[in-house]
Amino acid sequence: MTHRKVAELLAAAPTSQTVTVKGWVRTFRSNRFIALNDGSTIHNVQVVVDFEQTPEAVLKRVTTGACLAVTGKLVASVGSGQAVEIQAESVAILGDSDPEKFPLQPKKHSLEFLREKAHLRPRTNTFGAILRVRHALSFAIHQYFNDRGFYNLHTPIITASDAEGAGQMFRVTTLDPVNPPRTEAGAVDYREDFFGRSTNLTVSGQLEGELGALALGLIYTFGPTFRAENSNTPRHLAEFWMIEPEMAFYDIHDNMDLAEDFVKTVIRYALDRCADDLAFLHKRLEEEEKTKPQAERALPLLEKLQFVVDNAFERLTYTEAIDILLKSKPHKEKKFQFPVEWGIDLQSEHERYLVEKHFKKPVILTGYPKDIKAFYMKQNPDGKTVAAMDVLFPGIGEIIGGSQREDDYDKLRTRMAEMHVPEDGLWWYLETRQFGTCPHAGFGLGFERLVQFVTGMGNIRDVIPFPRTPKNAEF
RNA sequence: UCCUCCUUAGCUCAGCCGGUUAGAGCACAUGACUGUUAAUCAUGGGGUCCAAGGUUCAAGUCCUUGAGGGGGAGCCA
Repeated sequence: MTHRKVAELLAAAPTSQTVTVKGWVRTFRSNRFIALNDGSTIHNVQVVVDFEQTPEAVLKRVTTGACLAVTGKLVASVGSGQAVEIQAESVAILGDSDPEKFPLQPKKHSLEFLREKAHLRPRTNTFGAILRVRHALSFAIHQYFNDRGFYNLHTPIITASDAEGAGQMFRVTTLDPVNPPRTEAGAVDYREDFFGRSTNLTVSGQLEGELGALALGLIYTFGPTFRAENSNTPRHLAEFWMIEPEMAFYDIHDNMDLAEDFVKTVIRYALDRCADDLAFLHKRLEEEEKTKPQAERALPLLEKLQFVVDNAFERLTYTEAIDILLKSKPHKEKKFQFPVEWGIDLQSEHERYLVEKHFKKPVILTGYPKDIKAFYMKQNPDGKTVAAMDVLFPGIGEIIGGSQREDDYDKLRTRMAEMHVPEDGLWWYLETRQFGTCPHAGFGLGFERLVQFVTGMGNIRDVIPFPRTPKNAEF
């Protein structure tokens, strides 16, 4: 490679060395100043062209969105907006961009408009920043687990198991949808299907993750997950990425310790490595907040992230949380839409009250009633609750859900029967409780929710390159 | 899926109680200017007013239905 990255050039000393840079035009001012960006940083490098020495035919083709290769001297900038700039000696057009048709203008676009231009929106400052932060968080996650002796386990994406009941599933089939083979009773005959049975896209790698933990000790998965729910919210996707660590010999407290340290560590990594991008997102958000009344304004992004990194998460039991809610002002004044009593599944408004009003910091709730939680969670001695934990964050609600797993074979089978979970599809899961079972725990974290929190983006569709939501799979 | 708001130029929006040729800023084109920072100034082109149906002498404006989008809720990560 003979050309240099913009990020590299902006950090270099301007000693009039000749450099080549390649990138896309953001703006072209005064027929003289090109702001060029190559994605290596949020900042552009300024290319100064001598319009008397440069062929007019070339200058005409320097339009917003065009791709250029520029060679010139890296010098100290005369202007005040930047430290260095390139005095162009040659400008080559690698790719034209018809300015009448290129949809991105050098101005602020709405996020809704950019969602319709998902193929081009990475070329904007905002999405460039988001995608770089997304990468940094992804890398930090792998590094976190690798540093602590976890193995990355690749759990299947196509699965026959649907027992967890984590949501509606997408069917995977090679059968002819118009004329599928039928059984004698008239049902679709999945014995004729590719796998010889009915299969779906995974909703969670957890059950397979447990198999890994009971052999390798510490594992984590980081892969795509699919939910065919008709959810239309700024916090849900049909295709999203989930991180699911699973740890042998961990109890629920070890699990909480890990979850808290994990989230703080990856956020700290982003603060360190993505300072420029986060500063941009911080400023962007601040301007947006200015349009809101004072009372509704949230903590500025960088302060919010620093606060999470610096402070211990509040830990309390579900029962204690219900007590707080029962004594709360909105409950007494009947402001909650959903009534509060022991045994309910906490609603968004309840979680938000605890996190944003009462504690004003991330909260970890444990000891949920067994009837509102999954079959595989470890039953507590009280007979009423399970060793579940949810980490609740301001703004986005539940970011992590986890539990210590039920490791007692008989208790697990009894619970499955009570909750009408069929055993036949899960014989392999049950065998782990027959052959060398042990206490173990784990949690799941929605990657996009983490990216949402760190970037401050309000809509989850803006933190993944190509969002999959109901009625939307254009790109 | 439910509640609610929205859909007018390439983008962001205004358009009053239904009334005669539907506007602005930005973008784009042409020209001027040339150390700019979303450059500036002048001029210009650009409209299936989301779709279908209805009410009316007259509909961008009112009504019905549908589509798409935002926000809230449910489900959840």
